[in-house]
Amino acid sequence: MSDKRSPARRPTMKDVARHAGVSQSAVSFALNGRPGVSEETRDRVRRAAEQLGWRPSAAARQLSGEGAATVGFVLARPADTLGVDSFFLQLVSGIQEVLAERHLGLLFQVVEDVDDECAVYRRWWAEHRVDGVLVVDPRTDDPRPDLLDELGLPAVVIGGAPDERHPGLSTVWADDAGAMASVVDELYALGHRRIVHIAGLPGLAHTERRIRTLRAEAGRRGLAEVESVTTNYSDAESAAVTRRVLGRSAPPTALIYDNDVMAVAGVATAAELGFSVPADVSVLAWEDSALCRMVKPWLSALSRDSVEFGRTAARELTALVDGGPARTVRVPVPRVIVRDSTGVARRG
Amino acid sequence: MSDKRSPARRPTMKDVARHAGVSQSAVSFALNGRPGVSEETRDRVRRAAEQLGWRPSAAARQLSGEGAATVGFVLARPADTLGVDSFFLQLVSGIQEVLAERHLGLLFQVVEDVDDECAVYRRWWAEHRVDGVLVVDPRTDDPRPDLLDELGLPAVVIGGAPDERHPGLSTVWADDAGAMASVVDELYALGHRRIVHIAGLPGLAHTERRIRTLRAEAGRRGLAEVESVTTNYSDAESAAVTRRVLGRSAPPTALIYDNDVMAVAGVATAAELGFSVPADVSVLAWEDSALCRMVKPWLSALSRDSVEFGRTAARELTALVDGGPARTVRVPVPRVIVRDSTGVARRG
DNA sequence: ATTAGTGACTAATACGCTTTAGGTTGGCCG
DNA sequence: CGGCCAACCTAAAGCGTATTAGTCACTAAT
Repeated sequence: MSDKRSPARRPTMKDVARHAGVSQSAVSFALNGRPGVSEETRDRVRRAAEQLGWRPSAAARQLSGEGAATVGFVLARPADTLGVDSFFLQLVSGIQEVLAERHLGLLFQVVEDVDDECAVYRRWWAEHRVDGVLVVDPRTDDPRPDLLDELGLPAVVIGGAPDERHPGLSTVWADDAGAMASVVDELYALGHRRIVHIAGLPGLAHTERRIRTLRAEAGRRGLAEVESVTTNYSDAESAAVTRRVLGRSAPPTALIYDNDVMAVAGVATAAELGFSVPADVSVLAWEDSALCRMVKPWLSALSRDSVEFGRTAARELTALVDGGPARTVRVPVPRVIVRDSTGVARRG
Repeated sequence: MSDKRSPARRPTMKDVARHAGVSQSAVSFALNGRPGVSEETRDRVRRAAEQLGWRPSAAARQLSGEGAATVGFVLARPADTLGVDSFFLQLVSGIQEVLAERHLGLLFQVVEDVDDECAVYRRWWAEHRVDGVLVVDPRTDDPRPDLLDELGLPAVVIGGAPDERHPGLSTVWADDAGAMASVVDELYALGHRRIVHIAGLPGLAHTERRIRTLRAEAGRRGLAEVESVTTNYSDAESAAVTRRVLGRSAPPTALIYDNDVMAVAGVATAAELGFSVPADVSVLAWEDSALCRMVKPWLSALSRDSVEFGRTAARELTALVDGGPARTVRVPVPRVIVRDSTGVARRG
């Protein structure tokens, strides 16, 4: 029934074989670089395949044990949370770059929560759909590493901490703790003593890591008025929290936002409340993007190369799929790009 | 070699058959709702499958003629262009919603240009990897519809104009022309006579459609100082163009930006140049998102439901894949959301 | 009472590929 | 000159599913 819109028939190996005047197995040997055919024949087969525009059927190939030539990527965020987030598109773009070289497909899925995500992994595994997966947003007390271990599905955790309990998983991580330490250094040097960290989703490993580090750094310097508040990464919650903390009798002099969107919303809110940035309050965005240069004042930001992050993760996954060992690699520490939204703390 | 990390073996149909004490074909019949097995056996088989956690191998299924249970989505934008764009993530999110119901996978790829995109379609087709594709960013003089026709690959063009030259393709489109007409109406009524449209990529069908309509509407009203300027959708080009046109001796009193990112960058640039929005110049964003409420003044915007757009497209594609007829469906005309960035034109 | 027909199931085949096990040459050694 | 090995190639099996063609027992119809 769908034949009527299938004018072109896909050539099969048999066609190539007939065309080159050899057996089907010879074609397989020739094109996969196996021994067993003369160079001359190999060439002839290659030309025949080329001419017919033949490409191996992914399904057939997989069925005879070659793997799915596909990796999976699940994004577990409620639909309304993934609005203006530059990070993921950039990450995916980097991932693609590496996968494309190897002609690996990327199976992509957006789900509501981690449970759904686990269900997707199970299904993909059972249906042989992917050779491995990329896991983002690792959490404290995350069910996914155990599951992936159990399934024996090669996986790279992006943004997690090194995890020796799951030796089968590779990890690609950024040193959030180090970055947070340097941020506190910087703000402290500028005289800031009351700092609020508008964090991302509670339960995410890097959120917790940043919060812990901030607390530790504050403790080390004897700062009592330093705190973290978790949000859902949205501009709305950012605005709400900003309004709340700036409304205090002794408002913070510095705000650290866990992404660029929240930082922009925060600056707008501060302006509404009559706070001038950076004169009254300094703002730092934990994620750099074009957004940070689209508002006045330009936002100081922690910059990391998300595209390269993606590339690294994809490279680790392909290595893993090829049977290589699991590894833990650290990408460069995000650097603080000082622009116009941070300055010396106001006295008082 | 990869066996050592494959502790769990995936159950096959044969396992289910053995477990239920029937033949393999009986299992197939039972689970696919075919006649040929008693209700009692069907139940027994179903339970066995359930218990073993069996799921059909996607590859095997496809090899026996069932299609790939996957649709493709290619995004042809240079990596640096897909920074802060809320549209695509929302679109994809809507697409996923519909595909997930049907247990269809989404194979996603980012490429540099349309030629690469065509190559991807050819490869997917030849490798039997997808049952259909979603095409975005249709162009004037687009090679893709012809190619997809030739390959007989079911496809839905998102955002194109109805196209009777390719009866095999479905089209889901928004009425850009109508929207532009209403925008001009609105601005004209506010007294604007000099209008600049900072458009998106030249060559994109909807860009050209908007430009043509703007020109026609201007002509109809005898407005000579109305023009469109194409860009690459980036904040940088938007800023450059904004600076240029506002620097004229008789600057425009209204600016229409083809996306939210450019509009935000435009407002920032206008502010830098000492133009107050909307007192000196009105700004309208052709795309609504959280961004529009993150800058001061809040941006008036053309709003459409991108998630629903994605859902509609995905529904059309599944229908097409199921052998249904190609259709052309129009989503609701984007509505103008008036916020604070548009106002009465300044006299002079 | 024989036959046709039906319901419930099994055996066998196809899908397109990889891989293993043969098979046929020709050259070289003993 | 028989035997053996390497080089080249073909036949056949297997991957997991859907499907087509039986098989068998039993009932309904002639």
